[in-house]
Amino acid sequence: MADNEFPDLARSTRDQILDEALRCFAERGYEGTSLNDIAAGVGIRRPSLLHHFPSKEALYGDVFERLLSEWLERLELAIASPAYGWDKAELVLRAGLDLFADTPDYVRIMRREALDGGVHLGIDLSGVLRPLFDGAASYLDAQMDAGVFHRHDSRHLLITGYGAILSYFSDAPFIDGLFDDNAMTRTNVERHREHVISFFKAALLK
Amino acid sequence: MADNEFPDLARSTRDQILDEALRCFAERGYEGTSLNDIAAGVGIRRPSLLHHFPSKEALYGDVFERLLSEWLERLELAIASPAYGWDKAELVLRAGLDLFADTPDYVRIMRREALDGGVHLGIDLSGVLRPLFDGAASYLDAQMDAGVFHRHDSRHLLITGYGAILSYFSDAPFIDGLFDDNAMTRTNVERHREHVISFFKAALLK
DNA sequence: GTCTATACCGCGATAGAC
DNA sequence: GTCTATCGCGGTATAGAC
Repeated sequence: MADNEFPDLARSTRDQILDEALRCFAERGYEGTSLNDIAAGVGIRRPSLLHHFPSKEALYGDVFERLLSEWLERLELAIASPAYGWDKAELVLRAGLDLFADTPDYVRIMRREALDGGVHLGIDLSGVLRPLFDGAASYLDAQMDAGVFHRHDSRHLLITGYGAILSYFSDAPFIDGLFDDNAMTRTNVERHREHVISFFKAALLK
Repeated sequence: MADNEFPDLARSTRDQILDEALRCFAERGYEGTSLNDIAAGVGIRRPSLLHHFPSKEALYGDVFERLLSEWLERLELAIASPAYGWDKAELVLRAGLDLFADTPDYVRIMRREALDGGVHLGIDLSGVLRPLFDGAASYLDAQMDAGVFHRHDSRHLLITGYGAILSYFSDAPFIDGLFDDNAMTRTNVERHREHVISFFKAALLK
């Protein structure tokens, strides 16, 4: 079906393919998505799709590249802010939660990639994120040394936080069933955001 | 390669298939695993595998059934214990952490299923786990009402905890890269367990 | 840039010999 | 219970017309 009365002149075919590929890869994973699925979503044939991207792997790589650059840009903006102590942690936490709420498809692809150990990518995902990870650990250590935060193992704390925050968005279909409600409604997402922040505040702030 | 000098007489071919299927599905997902992969791991041909299981879907279902029954058995054992307040929460937390550490392949399959929304299963995964979820939420609410625990949204708290605990095991390959160390060594798993417990204690216990 | 047509492969599943 | 052989399908990718 055409999702628009007019041919979508605003967005290039290439961008439409990237959008649809993101949706499909997030929904059904790399192996579970066929180029037919993506092409059909855009309204073209499979060979036409392969005119824009040399292969499925290359398309996936480009989707992931867009994801990473958008995430890094938004996160680094929050990290660069001149705040201290808990205020800074909350600011970064909020930035991450809002970022993930805005880009749930990115979250699901990232989760799938973490599960698979990054085999579909030429890039080293852990390596890209490691500077952020080490920087955050140093910040937490400094705050604990200064007596602002309770003492925790900073690296395991970051993993705990990462898992806690991502899971709500990556496992939304599953959580729908547990809640007997749509986890991704605006209200539920906001409630979860405030819960996570108050929970971490309770655990961290002295 | 044969992993045993003698033909494995102790375990039936059927059980060997279930073991290998668990490994493969956890490692590469449902779509990413072919019956050839599983058969080769056991040392038989694909048609021989299909003599024991009528289809790939049925095999996957049996793998998942074994998973669920083992998890429910071990968790209900911990839940049934006569403990109160934080002691009980810690006991269940420890049971879950040990359970997941013992069965990392189960964790990865469960995570994949949560991501996919359970499309590969005939069963309603959320429905099966919901009694446990609701029971745990009631317990937390009661403890908060009694003033034992700090006030949090019990259901969002459970989701946060579930995400925090599962992620360490499901995303182990990714965490390896962040830690620059094997996340699943005995030492690191124990360290994570103690971290999670002390973290939740700090956030919950008044 | 998009199409039709096609090559080629690996998949799940079945039939039938041993 | 395991095998070889084969089927039908859908996958990625390519060639060439328009």
